[in-house]
Amino acid sequence: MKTIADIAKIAGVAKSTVSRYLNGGSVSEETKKKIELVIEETGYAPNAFAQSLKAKKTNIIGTIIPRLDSYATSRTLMGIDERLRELNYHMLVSNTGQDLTREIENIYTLAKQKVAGIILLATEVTDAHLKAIQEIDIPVLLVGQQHDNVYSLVHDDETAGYAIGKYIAQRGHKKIAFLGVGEYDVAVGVKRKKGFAQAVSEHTADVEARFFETTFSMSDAAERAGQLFDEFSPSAVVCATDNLAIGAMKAAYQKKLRVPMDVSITGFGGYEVTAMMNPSLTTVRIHFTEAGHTAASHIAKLVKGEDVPKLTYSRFDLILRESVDIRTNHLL
Amino acid sequence: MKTIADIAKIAGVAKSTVSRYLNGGSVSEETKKKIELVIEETGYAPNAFAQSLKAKKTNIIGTIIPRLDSYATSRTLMGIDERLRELNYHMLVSNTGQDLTREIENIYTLAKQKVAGIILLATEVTDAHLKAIQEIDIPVLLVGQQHDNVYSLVHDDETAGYAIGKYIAQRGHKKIAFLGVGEYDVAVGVKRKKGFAQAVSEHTADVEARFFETTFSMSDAAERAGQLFDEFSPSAVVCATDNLAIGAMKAAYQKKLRVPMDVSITGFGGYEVTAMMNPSLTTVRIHFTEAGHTAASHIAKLVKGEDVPKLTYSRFDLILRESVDIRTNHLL
DNA sequence: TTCTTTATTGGAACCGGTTCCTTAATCAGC
DNA sequence: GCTGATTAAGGAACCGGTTCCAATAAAGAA
Repeated sequence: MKTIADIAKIAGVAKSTVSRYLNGGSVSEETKKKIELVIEETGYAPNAFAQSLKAKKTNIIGTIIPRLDSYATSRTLMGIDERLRELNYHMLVSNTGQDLTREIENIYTLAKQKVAGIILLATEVTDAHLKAIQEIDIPVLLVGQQHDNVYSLVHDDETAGYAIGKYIAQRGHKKIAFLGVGEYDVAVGVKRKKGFAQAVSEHTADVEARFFETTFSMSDAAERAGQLFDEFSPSAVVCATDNLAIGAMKAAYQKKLRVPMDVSITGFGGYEVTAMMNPSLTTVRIHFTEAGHTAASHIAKLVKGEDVPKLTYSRFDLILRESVDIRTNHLL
Repeated sequence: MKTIADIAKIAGVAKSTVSRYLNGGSVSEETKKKIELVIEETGYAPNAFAQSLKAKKTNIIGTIIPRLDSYATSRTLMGIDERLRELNYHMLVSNTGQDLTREIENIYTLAKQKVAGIILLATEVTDAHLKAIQEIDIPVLLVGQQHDNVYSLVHDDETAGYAIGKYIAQRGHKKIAFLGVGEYDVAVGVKRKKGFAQAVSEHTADVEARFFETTFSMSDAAERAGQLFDEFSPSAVVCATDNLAIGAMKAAYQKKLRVPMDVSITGFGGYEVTAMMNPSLTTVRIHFTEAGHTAASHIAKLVKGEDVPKLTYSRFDLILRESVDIRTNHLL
């Protein structure tokens, strides 16, 4: 592979002149022609590392994600990647396998790699996170979680949870199960539940809400939902993710419960597959790709030293489909 | 941020000694202690670029993928990332949005970034690909596609297609529809179809197979499947991906066709959600994560100059579930 | 015609590491 | 006590770019 020195020698000029040519300094038309020709012929491409060494930064944005096999993550990454490409950055992905220690480790490793900025799709923000973020001298953007000391982009899970809770309560459901995940994931495990709880609590009258917990896995959700139908026999099950809802629908099917006649089910996320379910699933659509775009734009600005809002909310909307039925009192 | 020179000065030794300490050269116990202390205090971490500049390579493996919102891709990436981490590499992801030009571009860009190796999840291998792969002087591993001149890891789509075709034919189906995608994706669009076609052709007797085409999108698949039911009214629909099968099931539901009593449906991929469908979907499971592991191991070996088989097949197996029924002649 | 000014260009230093070479010091063997 | 081997450490060169500074030449001003 050719270096800038080779090009310079072949073109009969100095390294600095070639560098100037490449970076738009003052070079005569004549020399420009010569250098252009040589570069054309040799297919020369500057070594990005040598450049970064001097510039002390790269055009790589690191993203740290808890898992790759998640609709939310891959959609968000798509958005990030798309926008980043437009802005002439590359995306380096670090998967942590939902391991908190590795999340911290990765922050330091990315810093060592001298990435220009870091987008952190965290599940939780601990003191160790804050310490790491402070120590490395690199802009960090939090996506999906929020902390006052860090630039954050959140999905407003609480309001969304409230919206779906309100919707279900307004349809006359009195016995509502909430199928969620552990509180280690603040956005999904805490915020969504909290918003939902708030909504149903406003219908104090005679609504009974019960909270159940499972993992992010569909099959675990199916199993838990199966038990839940026996224990509680709710008229509606509000699930904290679409995958859980898919599991719940499976369980209902196995218990010979008809959706939505016997039990209404809702999801959370807006995965494409929810439209294909039978019946199609009422859910909250979160605009992950759009959020990814925003995240990329924000981190790019931060890298350039420009300012962005400390906290940004992404959009969501309710998608009303077939899996929810109206319940009037006399039917109960 | 401190440099090695700072550390050396503080510890009262030469840069080279610190470097030797870090890389396990001969350093006296006494100096080791001194340097260790200083590094501890300052939180010094070597600049990865300066290291790469000298070493002329990085510990980053670039992966080029057509799309992120695909089960196959994200599973494969998971596998790659997991194994790569064990081997002390990082994964740089470049998404091409199914744009062939960008696939080529990305090969060059990654080369400029001096990644140690490239894993290419291509949809097709053109001359431009081969040219790019040759020009950059970096090991490349093809995943999901195969070419004689490039190290390849393939999913043996043809054999798998044959297996599912055989299975359906043996269950007595006589009118079989194959719902596939365009031939621009060689593995999915060509190989799977070819294997299937071979299998049914061996049941020359009275099997009628018809081939239909759609995109990778579930909703497009649902629409196409809807038409197909009207045009052809098959007793079985073999789909080239699980997403297409999900679309087909939706279409069947809308047409009031019962699965599998009226029509059998099969998928391809083994996505988790197929187990949750009602009825659950018979499909071919491809071991994407495992393939990712293998891909990572192979590229690491290639980077180190070790040899690996030019062509490796990943495993697959048939998962027999509820969506396929036996057809005996008198029922038709 | 001579002095400035301006446009190009070359040379050298630097970014932060690694590595080769040399020297100094310690130690064993005779 | 002297010689050769071995270990520890420093110094300098190098990786492949960028950038600052000085030098030269050409052009414009006086």
